[in-house]
Amino acid sequence: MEPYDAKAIEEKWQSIWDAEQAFHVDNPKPGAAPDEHFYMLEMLPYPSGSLHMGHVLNYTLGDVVTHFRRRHGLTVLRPMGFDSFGLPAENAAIKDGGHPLEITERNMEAIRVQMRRMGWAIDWQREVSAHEPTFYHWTQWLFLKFLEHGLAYRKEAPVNWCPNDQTVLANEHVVDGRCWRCGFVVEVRNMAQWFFKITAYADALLEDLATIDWPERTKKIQTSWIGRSEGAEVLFRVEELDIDIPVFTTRPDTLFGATFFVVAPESPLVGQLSDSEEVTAYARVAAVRPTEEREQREKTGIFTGRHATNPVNGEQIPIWVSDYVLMEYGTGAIMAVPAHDERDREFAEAFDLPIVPVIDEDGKLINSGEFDGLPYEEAKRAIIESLSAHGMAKPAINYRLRDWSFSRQRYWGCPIPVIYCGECGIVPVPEDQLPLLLPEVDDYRPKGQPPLATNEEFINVPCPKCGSPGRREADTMDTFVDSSWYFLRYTDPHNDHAPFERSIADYWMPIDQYIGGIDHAKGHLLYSRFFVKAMNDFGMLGFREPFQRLFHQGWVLLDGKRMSKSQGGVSPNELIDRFGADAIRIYILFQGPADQDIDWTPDGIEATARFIRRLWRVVHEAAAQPPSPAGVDTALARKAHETIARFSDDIDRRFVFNTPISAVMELVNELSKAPDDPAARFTAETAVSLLQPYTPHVAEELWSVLGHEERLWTSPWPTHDEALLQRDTIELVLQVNGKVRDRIQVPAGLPEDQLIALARASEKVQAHLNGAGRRVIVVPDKLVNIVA
RNA sequence: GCCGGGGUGGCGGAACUGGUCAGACGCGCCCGACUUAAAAUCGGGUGGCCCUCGGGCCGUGCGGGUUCAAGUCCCGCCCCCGGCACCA
Repeated sequence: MEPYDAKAIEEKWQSIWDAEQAFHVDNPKPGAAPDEHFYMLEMLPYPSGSLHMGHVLNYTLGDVVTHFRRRHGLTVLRPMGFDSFGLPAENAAIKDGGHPLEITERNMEAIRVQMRRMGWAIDWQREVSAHEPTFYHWTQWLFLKFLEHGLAYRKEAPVNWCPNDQTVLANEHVVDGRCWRCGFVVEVRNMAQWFFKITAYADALLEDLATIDWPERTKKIQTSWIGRSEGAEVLFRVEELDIDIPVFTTRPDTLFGATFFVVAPESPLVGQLSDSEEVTAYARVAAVRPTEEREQREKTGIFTGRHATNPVNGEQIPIWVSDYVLMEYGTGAIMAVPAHDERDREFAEAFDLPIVPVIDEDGKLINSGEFDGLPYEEAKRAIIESLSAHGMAKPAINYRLRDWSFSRQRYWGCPIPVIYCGECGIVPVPEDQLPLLLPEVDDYRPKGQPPLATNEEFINVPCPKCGSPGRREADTMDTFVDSSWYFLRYTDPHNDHAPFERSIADYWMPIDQYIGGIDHAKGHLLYSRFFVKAMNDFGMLGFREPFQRLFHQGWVLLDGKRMSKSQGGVSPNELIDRFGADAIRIYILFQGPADQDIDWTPDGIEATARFIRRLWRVVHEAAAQPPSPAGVDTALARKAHETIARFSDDIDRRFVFNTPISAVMELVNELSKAPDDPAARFTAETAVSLLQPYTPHVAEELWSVLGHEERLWTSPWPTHDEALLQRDTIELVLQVNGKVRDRIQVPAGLPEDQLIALARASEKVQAHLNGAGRRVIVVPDKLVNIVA
């Protein structure tokens, strides 16, 4: 027996896989009968450095599923690519010199090498990268489709500005008021920006969650991010100015308790309502106050001198301006019900405004005229109905979700293909002029204007429509635009006349299993759903959801912190050198359930390396044994069949990846205790075959040691013999008063009365049983419980 | 504050539909074999307390409950993680 040499074995099989293009799959030939197929995808890496252990977990998981499904006879599409536009490469270029392109491609090459060394079964013929013109050509083309359908638009709006990265951020990427990338406090600025109209799909995005197999917590995150609330829009009339101000409320049942009215300081209403210097001054100061301060400080506000009419009772209620009312939500004006809203109460107490309760402890209306006595849920409907008869209210729905601002004032991204013309306005770059290539610039540093704006040749172009001098858009796209459709490009990656052929995308999609971090719950995973729905509406796709099943791997923690780069001693490359890829693969899945965080331990990887050496030795010993006869029926053979059943069920039905390894470890332990069992050889084959998705290199090597000529990675998955799992004797547990007192071996399938007789015959049972026993519980083939 | 997930040996975790003395598998630790020695490897032990060595009692965050039987179901509470949060 040769000693186990991970390096030699792994390099050997990796070369064979490369040479044989082992994991490439073709698209279906036109007219061919569709075979059973499976689209396995993990979120693509961002090439900011090399891979870390978090990636190793993500892609090893996907790899196990890929092999498992392949060996069940499915054609598995498992591509890979790079999310290669974006800030980190650009910032690295600014900091250390060099071009973002060079840095990106260098990182990509390092990652490709790592992925090959990990032995992942990837179809490299389908590789796509966001920064390649052959890809962003179609990102631009898609943008134009969205523009054409009114789902992309430009407008001036308050947006999140990161003063460090010098760019606008989407709401989804402001975390606790800070930039998700650099952690700087985000400012609000009024700027003209590009938006995708994701709000048009708010209801579809909510409803279709019911059609996909996703973790509940992820659905919950998206649901609360979309934040649908049902209520009413109610008009409050200001007689003196002859205007009606709409407010949104979820509690129209409390209208009789609306004792004052409040307008957000940013609202254009402020100017209409008052020209007093104090009011204007308050509004000006309050509007620019940082959000954090607005939330924490005591309620502030100022009376405008105006009154609004409460439509339910005609009462004149004072109109105030206060920064506790948000411009972004609803209409930027509210009716205040201090008796039933905590914030309104605080304000009323601070400014000594009347508080009128309108709902009693039983949830019935009081002080509400004709509606008194109605349960509040009924009152909601009744009051809206009554008001809408006079055109003063209508049912309304509000969302927390805002449109996705996707223009970035940075260099390393996909250029937005439009030209501004003094005559024609926003003019799309004609399709036949795509791709609009990202030009060179002298300086990537953002200096108040996007870097592309400094390239005169790029910027100054004639209008494609009228020919008069125009200016090109200098912003680039958020990288989340690229990742909102990359999974579609994989299906038809070399198409040069369309982003993809619809029939091909429809064949592979939706993705059968998607794996990635939960940190993308309300960003990438929401944007992609929006893109697919929109493209379905454009007639480009025949489905409405991109990711049928979703799984989130846990984080790999080092000293309690998420691994985000390859730290010394924990870099996948160093670990491959020391232990081999197979040991790392098994380690990362053995530590615990794959959706739980795992703490990096050096002991753990030593242990899995030890297991592989043990497997090596035990399988070599078994290879010296004669072949096991067909249908061999020994305790060891049964254990092997049991292991096949457990292992397969764990991955297939339960989607757990740690317990299958335990099961094979148990089997190998048994085998090493019975090296000359007639089933020894069969058991070794079973163990190797089951482990193949986890440890493809050593499994392949041992498969040939066991005398097999055929490739294990293309061999059918082992099946267990159900008959062998049926035991003819079982261990019967005997309980007295619910406590186990004895365990006896009995033939399987005995009738209840015989089981009871056997139980009563047990000395140990008798010792604990004083008297006959009032009641006996029998679970056939499992236990007898005698209750005294 | 609201919503979601979770608390099991020294550690990571297992126990899937209430039913095989809860703790599989692995780490760590202890004992032994091999060795001049160590490493590696192999074998055995390892929840706590008590023991006449037969076994007994206790034990899955805390307190109650349902049941012949609860880590698993119900009620109340504590703690940890995540999402949302002046959203009207």
